[in-house]
Amino acid sequence: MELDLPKDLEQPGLDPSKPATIYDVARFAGVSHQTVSRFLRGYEGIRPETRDRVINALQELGYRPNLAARSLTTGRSHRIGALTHEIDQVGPSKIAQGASLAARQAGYLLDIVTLDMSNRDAINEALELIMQHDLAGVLALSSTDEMTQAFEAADFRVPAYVAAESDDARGGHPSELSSVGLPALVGHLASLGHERVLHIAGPTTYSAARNRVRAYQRAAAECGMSSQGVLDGDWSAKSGYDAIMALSGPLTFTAVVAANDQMALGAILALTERGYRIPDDVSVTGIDDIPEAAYFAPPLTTLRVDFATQGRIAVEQLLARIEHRVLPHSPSLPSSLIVRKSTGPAKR
Amino acid sequence: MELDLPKDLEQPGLDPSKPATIYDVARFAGVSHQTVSRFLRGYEGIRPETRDRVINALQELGYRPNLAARSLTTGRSHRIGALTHEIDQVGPSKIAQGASLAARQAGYLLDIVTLDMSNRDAINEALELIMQHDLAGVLALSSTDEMTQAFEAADFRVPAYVAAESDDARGGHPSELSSVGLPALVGHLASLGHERVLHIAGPTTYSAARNRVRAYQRAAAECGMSSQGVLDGDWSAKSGYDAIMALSGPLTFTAVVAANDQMALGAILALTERGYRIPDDVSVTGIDDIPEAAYFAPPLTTLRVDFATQGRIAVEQLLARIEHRVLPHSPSLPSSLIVRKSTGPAKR
DNA sequence: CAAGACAGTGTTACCGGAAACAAGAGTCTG
DNA sequence: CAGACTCTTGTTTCCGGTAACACTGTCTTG
Repeated sequence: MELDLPKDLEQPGLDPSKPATIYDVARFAGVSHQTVSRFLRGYEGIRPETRDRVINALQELGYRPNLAARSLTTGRSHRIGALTHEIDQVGPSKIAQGASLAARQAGYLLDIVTLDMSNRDAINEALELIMQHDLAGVLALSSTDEMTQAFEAADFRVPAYVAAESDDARGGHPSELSSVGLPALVGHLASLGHERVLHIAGPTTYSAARNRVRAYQRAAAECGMSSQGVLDGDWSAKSGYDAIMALSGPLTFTAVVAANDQMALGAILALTERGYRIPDDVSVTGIDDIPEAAYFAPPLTTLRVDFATQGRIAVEQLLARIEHRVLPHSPSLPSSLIVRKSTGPAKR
Repeated sequence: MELDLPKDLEQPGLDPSKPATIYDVARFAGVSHQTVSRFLRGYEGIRPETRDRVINALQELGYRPNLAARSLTTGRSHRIGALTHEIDQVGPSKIAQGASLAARQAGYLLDIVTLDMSNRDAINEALELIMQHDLAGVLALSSTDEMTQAFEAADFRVPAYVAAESDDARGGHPSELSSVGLPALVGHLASLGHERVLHIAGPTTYSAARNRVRAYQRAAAECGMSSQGVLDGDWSAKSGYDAIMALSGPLTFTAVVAANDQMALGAILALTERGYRIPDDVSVTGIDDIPEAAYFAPPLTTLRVDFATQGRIAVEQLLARIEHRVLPHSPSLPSSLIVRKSTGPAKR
């Protein structure tokens, strides 16, 4: 090999445009590759003089570690697979964003796969793909029944974690959102004199949707309000609109609690088209506080949820498992009631 | 090593819960590891009988390739780094979603990094991280000046591609959106009798924002309308609202063309609060057609953009480079005018 | 002052694949 | 029927790291 090369290549590794390896660095510094490796992993017992030579060589050659090689030997990678549902909504994408940032700060990269969280085949296909790319862990950024099941059945050989907004059903203690947030929201309506309320729910396969339904019902009962029903939605504005439009006869409620802002938006339009004024005739609330909610007509009273933090927590939980640290007690993230103009005193 | 193991481990590789390697498979099938490797890479010249044994062993051991090892030898990975700006908006996240899907179908995984596309430090930091994780290519899912510059300065050793909505400024032929879509939108306003229009633009560092401004101005001129100005926005509903609120005196225009739906939403609220009725007094249009746009009050006339396809195209362009294929001529994705109730005849 | 102990560094083996090369069994050809 | 050529399969080496172990000197210590 060396035969073809010009004689002046006395400091090999510099010349080819190929990335420098620790061997190149070692040769340049006049040490063994192992010394370089030691330095890179923060080993202390290196003589300052040697250390300087290595540092210089590293610098000079613009060394960048090859993570494929590293993960091949250590068996650990620095990637996390994240499954999230089709993010045409703000919530999920903010969660992903928060997760991505948290992962990055810990030196990990997030492999995000978006899929239809209710489609078992899609889930399995995605898992199949994801399991090939060696990952340090797998994360589901939202929780549906199908996803939970697939996760339980799947044979990851790495830690996996399903980030549920709360796991009331699983015996965990209820989330802040359902134990504090929604009661506050419903209480706000009660204080305005509303006695009959309606809920527009998310898809029942989502644990978040179920929790919100339960919390809504509990809160309504505690406030002495009567729930006039729970309509099915799918998180979209369209479903909120359709749900209201499908109602026949005069309204039996004076307030609507939608499980997210989009459905509230749809509900507002439907109610408006049916001739009701918001909030004079009907009050409407959402959950999430998407950035647009403040600019709805009327601006929406809603419950602000900190999605980014939710994503961050999910990643931290997973990383704790990956690195065999003690699990930090999953902090309950606060939600806050944002009162705008879509709620008002109940009509008598 | 073998000394410690029980004698009955005559088919090693099955037993430990560690993933099976091609060596395990080879031993199980009674062939050499190379035969297994050949089979896996689709080599034809394997005797059917041998092939069957390999297939069986693969199946039996639940073999899954170790992509770290593979990419170490081949020097190729099956991951794509994707940079996108903070996706609290539908457009970017749908682009990411489309890209993710396209990548997955091609056997790649997308490493998505979200960052502030206008913050040079954030960009460089992200690039630094991303370059360590060996990637097959790097993609920027939206295009800002900072991002473009960082890409040009960066020393990826792999293909990189900046997905610009269009690259009018770079001499490329204008995108469908600016050559057909926006003219159609503006033409729609013209046909309703509007003669004085206003534009609310996105941040000027975004090439998409600049293209939309240019296209708007061109289209207005061609329709014989007079542009009453271009207000600065940042894609958010808030910025649309603020832009309108900052105007003093009576309106000099009868129609507003916002560069995206969120800003249109903000503009609608601001105009409403200032006592104008939409569309009776002022018509408002958006661009993007986010799912909520149909449920605004009033439902928004807008230009539908196919974000998912935009993401897909970006990935395909990048993959073509990665795999040294001929670049498919970047297809121009159609946009379509969606007329709803936020536009109406100009007030005399 | 010999014998450990230890600090600092080098050597060798290994991770799981792929490429290059080698070799054995048939098959074909003259 | 021997030599050339194929077809199929096996061996060896390498990718770029890390881990385990081995080897030098110094420094203690009895």
